[in-house]
Amino acid sequence: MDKPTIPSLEQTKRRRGSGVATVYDTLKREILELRLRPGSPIDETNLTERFGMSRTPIREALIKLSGEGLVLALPNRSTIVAPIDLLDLPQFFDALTLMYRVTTRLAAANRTAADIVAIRDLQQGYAEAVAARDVSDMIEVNRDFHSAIALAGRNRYYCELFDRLLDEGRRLLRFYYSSFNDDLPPLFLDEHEEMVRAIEASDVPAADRIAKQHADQIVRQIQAYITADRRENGDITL
Amino acid sequence: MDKPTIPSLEQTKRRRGSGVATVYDTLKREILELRLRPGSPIDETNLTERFGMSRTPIREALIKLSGEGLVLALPNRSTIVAPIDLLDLPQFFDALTLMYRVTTRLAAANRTAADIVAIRDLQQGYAEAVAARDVSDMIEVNRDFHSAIALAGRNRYYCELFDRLLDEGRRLLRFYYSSFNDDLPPLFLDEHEEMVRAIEASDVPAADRIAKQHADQIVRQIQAYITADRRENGDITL
DNA sequence: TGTATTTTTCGTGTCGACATGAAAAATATT
DNA sequence: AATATTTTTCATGTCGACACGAAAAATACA
Repeated sequence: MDKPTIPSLEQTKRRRGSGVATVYDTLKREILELRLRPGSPIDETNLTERFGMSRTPIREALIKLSGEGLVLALPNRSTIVAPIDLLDLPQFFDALTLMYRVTTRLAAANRTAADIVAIRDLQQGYAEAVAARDVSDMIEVNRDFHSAIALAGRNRYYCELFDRLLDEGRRLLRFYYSSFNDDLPPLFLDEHEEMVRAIEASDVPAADRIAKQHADQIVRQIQAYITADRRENGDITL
Repeated sequence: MDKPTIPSLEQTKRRRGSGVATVYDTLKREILELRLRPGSPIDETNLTERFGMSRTPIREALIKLSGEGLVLALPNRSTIVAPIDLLDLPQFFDALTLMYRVTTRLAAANRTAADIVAIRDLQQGYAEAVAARDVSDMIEVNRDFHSAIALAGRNRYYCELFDRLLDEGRRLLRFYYSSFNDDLPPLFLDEHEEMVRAIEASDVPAADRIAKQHADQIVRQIQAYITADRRENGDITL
C-alpha cells in the first residue's frame, strides 16, 4: 500500500510555526477524503519520518484534530482516525438540519453585498464541478458553499458547529458516493440557486423553507444508501 | 497580587498522562471563574514553575484550551485568556436561546428515568446553593443542571455547543454578579422546577416554551446589566 | 494442546536544551 | 527632545532523548 502524498521531502527549512499547520492541514484533508480510514491508527513516529520533523509539532497537530473530533486519542495507546458511528447518524441529521435552517435564515437577514458575491462565486464553482463530473470537487465546493452562507449569517457559534457538521458530512458523502464510482451524485444546483435567491432577497421564511427542504433531501439520500439492501447473495438457492 | 492556588507542589510523581489533564482542568476553572482576567497573557515558563512540570504538557493543555476558544494563541507571542467581546453578545444570546430550546425539547422527548434522577439531583444542589447564598456554587450548579438536560437529549453535537455556550455564560454571569457583591442574583428555582416537570412529562411543547422563557429572562438580565447607566457623577452640579 | 505467566517490544508521555523571531531596551540620529 | 535604528532580551517553536506502560511475543505450566 502506497502512502498518501508525501508533502515536502525537500528540507527547505520551513517557516517557524508552519510545522503544526502543515501536519494539521494535510491530515485533516486526508481524514475528510477518507484517504485515512476511520478507526485506523495514527503513528506519531511514522509521521515523524513522513513530514521530516520532530514529534512535537506532529503531536500538537493531533491534539488540535482531536479537539475537533477528527481523531480519537486513546491514552497511552495510538491515536486513531475518528470512526464513523452509524448509530450517531440520527443525531447528526438532526443537528445538520437545524444548522442548515438557522444559518440560511441568518444569512437572509444579515448578508451584505460582498457575501452575495462570495456565495455566488462558490455556487459557480459548484456548477463547474458538476459540469466536469468531478465528484471530489463537488463535495468540497458544496461544503464551502454552505459554509459561506453560514459566514454571511454572522454568528461564529453557528459557523463553528456547522463547519464541523459539514466536515463530518464530507466523510459521509465520500463514503456514500464511493459506491457509485461512475454514477453522478444528485445535483443540487436548482436548490442552491433558490437558496441564494432567497438570501439575496432577504426573504427569511423562504430561506428557512428551502434550507429545510435541502436538508431533508440530503438526509433522505444518505439514509436511503445506508438502509439499502446490499446483500449480493440474497437470491441464491440454498 | 497573589497567584491562584498552586495545585501540587508535592512532587509525588504524578500518574503518567495526568499532567495535561491537571493543567487543563486547573486553567479552565480559573478562566471560567475569571480568576484569570480575559485578555491577560499566559506565560508557559511561569506555568512550568507553578505546576512543577516541563513545558510540553503545559503546551498541550493550552492547545486544548485554544481549541475550545478559552484561550487565544498568538503566533510567536504569548497565549492570552480569551477576551470577552461584548460585540459578540447578540450572537451569543441567539445561539444560547436556540440551544436552550433544542436541548430541553430533546430532553423531554428522549429522557430516561435515570436522566430525571440526575437532573433532579442537580436541581436540588442548586436549591441548596441558593439557600446558602453561595453565588459561585449557584453559577456552577446552574451550568451543570442545564448540561445534564442536554445530555438527556442524547445529541452530542448539541451537547458540545451548549456546553461551550454555558461555559462562556459562566464567565458572563461572573462578570455580571461581581458587581452585586451582596445582592443575590435572581432565583430561577421556579422556572427550573417547571422545566424539569415538562421534561419528566415528556411534554415537548411545554419544554420548548419554558426553555424559551428561561433563556429570554437570562438574556434580558444580562442585557439590562450591560446597558445599565453606571455613571456615578451624572447628577452633580457643574 | 490450551491456558497462565513472564519477557520483550515499541509507541506514547515527559523532559531539558537549543534556535528563532518579536518585543523591549539601548543607542544613534535629526 | 523626539524619532529612527540597532542591540538585547526572552518566550515561543522545535528538537533529540529517556521513561513508562500497554500490547505482543515468548515461555512456563496444566
